[in-house]
Amino acid sequence: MIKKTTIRDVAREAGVSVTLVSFVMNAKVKENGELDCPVNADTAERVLQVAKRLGYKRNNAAASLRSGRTHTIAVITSDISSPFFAEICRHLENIAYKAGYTVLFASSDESAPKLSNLIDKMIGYNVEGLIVAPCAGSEKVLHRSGSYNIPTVLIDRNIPGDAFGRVLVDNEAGGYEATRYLIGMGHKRIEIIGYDIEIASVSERVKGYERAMQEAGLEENIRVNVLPYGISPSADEVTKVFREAHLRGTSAFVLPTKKLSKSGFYAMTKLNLRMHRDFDFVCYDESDVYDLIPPGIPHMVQPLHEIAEKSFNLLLNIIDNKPAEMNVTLHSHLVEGGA
Amino acid sequence: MIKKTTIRDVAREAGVSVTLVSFVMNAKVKENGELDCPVNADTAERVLQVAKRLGYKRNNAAASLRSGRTHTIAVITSDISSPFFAEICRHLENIAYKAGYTVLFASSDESAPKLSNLIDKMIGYNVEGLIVAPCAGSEKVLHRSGSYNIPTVLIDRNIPGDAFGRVLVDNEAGGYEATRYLIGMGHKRIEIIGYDIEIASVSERVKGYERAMQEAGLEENIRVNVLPYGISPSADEVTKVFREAHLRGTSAFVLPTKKLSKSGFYAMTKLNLRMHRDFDFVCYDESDVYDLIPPGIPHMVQPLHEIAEKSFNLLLNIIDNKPAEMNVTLHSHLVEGGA
DNA sequence: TTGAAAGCGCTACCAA
DNA sequence: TTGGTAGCGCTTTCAA
Repeated sequence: MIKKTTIRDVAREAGVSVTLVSFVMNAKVKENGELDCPVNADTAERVLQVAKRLGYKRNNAAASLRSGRTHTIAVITSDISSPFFAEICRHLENIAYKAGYTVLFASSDESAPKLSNLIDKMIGYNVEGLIVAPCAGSEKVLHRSGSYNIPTVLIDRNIPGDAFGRVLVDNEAGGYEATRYLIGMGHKRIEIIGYDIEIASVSERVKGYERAMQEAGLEENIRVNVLPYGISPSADEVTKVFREAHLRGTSAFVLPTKKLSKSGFYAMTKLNLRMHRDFDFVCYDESDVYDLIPPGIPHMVQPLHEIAEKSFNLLLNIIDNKPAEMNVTLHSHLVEGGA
Repeated sequence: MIKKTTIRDVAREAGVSVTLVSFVMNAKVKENGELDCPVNADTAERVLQVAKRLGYKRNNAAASLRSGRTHTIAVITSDISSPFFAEICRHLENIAYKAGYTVLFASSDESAPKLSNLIDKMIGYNVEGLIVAPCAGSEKVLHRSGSYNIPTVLIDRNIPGDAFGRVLVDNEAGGYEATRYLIGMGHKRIEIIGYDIEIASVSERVKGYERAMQEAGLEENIRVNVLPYGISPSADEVTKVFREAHLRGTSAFVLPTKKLSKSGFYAMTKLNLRMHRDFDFVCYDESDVYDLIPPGIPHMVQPLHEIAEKSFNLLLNIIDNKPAEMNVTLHSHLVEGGA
């Protein structure tokens, strides 16, 4: 690596002390355009010129070693490339950038030991806070990190304990709204698909479905089609469900995950069923598929932007010891249209 | 922030010098399970125990300040949340992790000034190298970064100059292969859709299409439907193209971007055309839509994993001053099936 | 408004 | 095999 320009180089070249250069380099620009530091305006200007000419860039390692601040946070999700988290990460990057923070991203791969490693690694980088989407079995890991006293905000999935801030989505309300929408269209025989293992978000959506059906006096029509989780491609399973549902006069489905939604579309093609004529859907999350059939398929989307914003703001408040509501609940909402 | 355990705490507690602790903490584990450092095994063990008990974690800022190494690289693409880059970033994260490197991700938003800022910021973080997907107008910015002498590898888009390594995909060959596939199915009247502005990847794919048509003696059937770029949703434009193409007896299309592919599907529905009966497609990139119609739609996928791997390895070689081929060309390949 | 100097935690160098 | 110590580049404190 080529030798970089240091603060001493600038100081020497400008004929001032390093202290002065440090003042100037860290000065904020006031609204009147002047620099907010106890330095003569001319001197400051000269320092700025020299710094620019020499291509000076502050060495963050040195600065943070001395000051104890890094203005850096870590965001750990299960998979940064999944559309859901990719979008959240992107927003976080933007928001943090504007607030003068840098974000370190990492993926836990749904592995608690890896999450543990990553947290240690991030602590080594002196991050000031953590935004984490917990993975299965990460309770102990996170409570340990809580004991490091590093400000932490949980997103997407919950873990009990008051060491964390939380920004979560009300899945029960989402399932309720999805079902209400279909009821509003006039459907009475509405079914939902669920899984045979406990996946909190899906179970809650199913509960919301059940509540909506009950409230509408349709409890007799409640039918939760339970599929085995993750063994085979769900497409064939869904096809089977649809075939039978069609025979028994069902007219609408809530498909409470993106995967089930995709499988639903596959099944429609396979069974030669037509959207709107044979079934109406409310799907989940975003997919290219939802735009395909005009005017688009109604689907529930999570407030990704809001998750990013609220979680970052909450984390910042915790870091700065400001009072803040530690438990934020957001709502997904129904999108009717397509492209 | 709570006071963290430092190397001195460990040294004091273990009754040894900081030097020794440093040795132990930086020792690699040999294949026989022993630590590769000039320290008595018992002493080393004791230090390890104390470090663990005290929850010691190396302060990377201090280490890198002193050693001049950070084992950190930066990856700057236009948008970390786009499926294409998200996938590449994910692979890079994995590969780098295994190699003991940390990756700083950032999105340039297709803005050259922002790219410039980000590079400066990354240099401030003492990254040892850069993997960059250049955006329009970033030539100057990158040549400047080249002048910082920071090892840089370009991906996805090219910029002339020998200060960079490159890992690029042969788009011409991709367009050629896509077209060959349709010709192999027996199609003779194959068209392609392009844009009225120069987008290197699309133009190259069109060239590959033309070459394939010529080689097959179908030059008379070459037809490039040029669409205005980015003004309106391309779906309607594509619908118009399809309607006319259908009338003039065209039987197949190469759709050289994901967006055009999606629009193609939309147009098919809109015009009540049936896949395989009316048109065959070769699409581009990945989409949920390609799996919808059994047995799936053939599409060209880019070697994302390979891009990540080659670019990281190349960057590492440049950093380590090892000889390496600076210009790597990869190939996209055709995927026939669906889910 | 300016500067000298201490020291953040670590690694590298040299000496024992 | 072990330890003492300089110093990486910066911010901070204190004094001028």
